[in-house]
Amino acid sequence: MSQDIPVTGYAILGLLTFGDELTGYEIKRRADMTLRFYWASPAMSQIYSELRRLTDRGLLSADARTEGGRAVTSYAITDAGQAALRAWMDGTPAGFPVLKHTVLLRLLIGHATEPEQTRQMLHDYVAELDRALDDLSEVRDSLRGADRPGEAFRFPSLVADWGLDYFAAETRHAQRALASLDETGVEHPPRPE
Amino acid sequence: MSQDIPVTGYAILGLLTFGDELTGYEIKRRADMTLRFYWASPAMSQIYSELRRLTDRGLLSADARTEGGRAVTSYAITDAGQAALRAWMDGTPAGFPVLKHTVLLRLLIGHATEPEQTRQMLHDYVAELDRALDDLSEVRDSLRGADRPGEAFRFPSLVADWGLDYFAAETRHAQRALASLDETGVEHPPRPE
DNA sequence: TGTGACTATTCCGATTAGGAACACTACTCT
DNA sequence: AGAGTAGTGTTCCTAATCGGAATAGTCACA
Repeated sequence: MSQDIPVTGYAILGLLTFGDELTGYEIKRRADMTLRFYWASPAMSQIYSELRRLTDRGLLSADARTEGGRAVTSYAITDAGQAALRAWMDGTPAGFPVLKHTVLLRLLIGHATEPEQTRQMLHDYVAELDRALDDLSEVRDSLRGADRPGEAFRFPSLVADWGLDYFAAETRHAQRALASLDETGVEHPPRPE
Repeated sequence: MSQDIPVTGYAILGLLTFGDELTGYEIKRRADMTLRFYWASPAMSQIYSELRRLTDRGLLSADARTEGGRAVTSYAITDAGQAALRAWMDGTPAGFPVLKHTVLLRLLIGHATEPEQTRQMLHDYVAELDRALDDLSEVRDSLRGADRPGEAFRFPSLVADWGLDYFAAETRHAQRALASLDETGVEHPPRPE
């Protein structure tokens, strides 16, 4: 039956299972809020083309109207959409996460540059992790109050907690790599903290 | 000067900084060996088209010959290639890793299916992590003997150790999520181990 | 009245994914 | 010897995805 839908399509269906109906723009915002940390937030162009496909297949219903003089379309998941999502969740092996870890790529070929460059890069990464941790903490806090079993944000909270652990772990890994680089007496200037 | 090269291009240049010259096929194999765990191993088609571009720009030298009746081309990095790689490493901010974590995506919308499905998925993930850990351990072991400062596999070893920590951490995160799912008395059948 | 910030959608080119297809080599099993 | 199968090496194709520019209207604020 229904030809394959890319995972991004299911991600969009998933974002529409929280009981509201959204425009493409709002979906993008919700994706940036929640998905961004562990799923490359899809480009606008992709969201809109995916919305068209999902609507064509009857998995979404489109509510096109005019609001203050301009055309606006918002989308809601249909019963068929719920069923398709469910079928995907239950019937597809989860598959291993795909990672594009520029930092590790560059660490791998660290011999192609000066040690100090590599150290700098790792420090930068730790700083970015710190920022991500802050951002995600905010998201996590915004879910409090409805994060108990059966409540609306139960699963998003589990994911946010996972993400917080994840970033904390990455920080440790980066620091361990830094320590390995240091411990061996490879010369490097003192770093003012 | 040189228009932008995609990161995959630099990854290929990087794989050729270990002092040998390789065919496209061998590069793919090396990528599968090393990059695979933290950088989506590029498709064959991509490797070959990237090799062509890098050669056109003078960053690789191509050695086209006939070997046992069939055409074979192997590639080596040029001085210009070394310089371009170095410039990229030193001049480009590393950027945050991009993750496409299907497991987390599905956990996020766990309310769209039965709790038991979600548990099953997490168990599957833990099993896959176990396998990845085994594979990577093998790679790590194969680097021993030349993994000290200044030696050839110094940086690959750092990366492999990072990867091992990474998978171990993921296992903990998954298990923590499983525990959260369980602790709350959501009904589920006993799981035979 | 203009300037910038936000909402909303469309369009475009390049990169990437994920193979299949093709062809030749080398080994094993019968 | 012949068949089958695994491995090496390259090319080609389609769809998915990225990333941002272009367009366009609304709203707030000075």
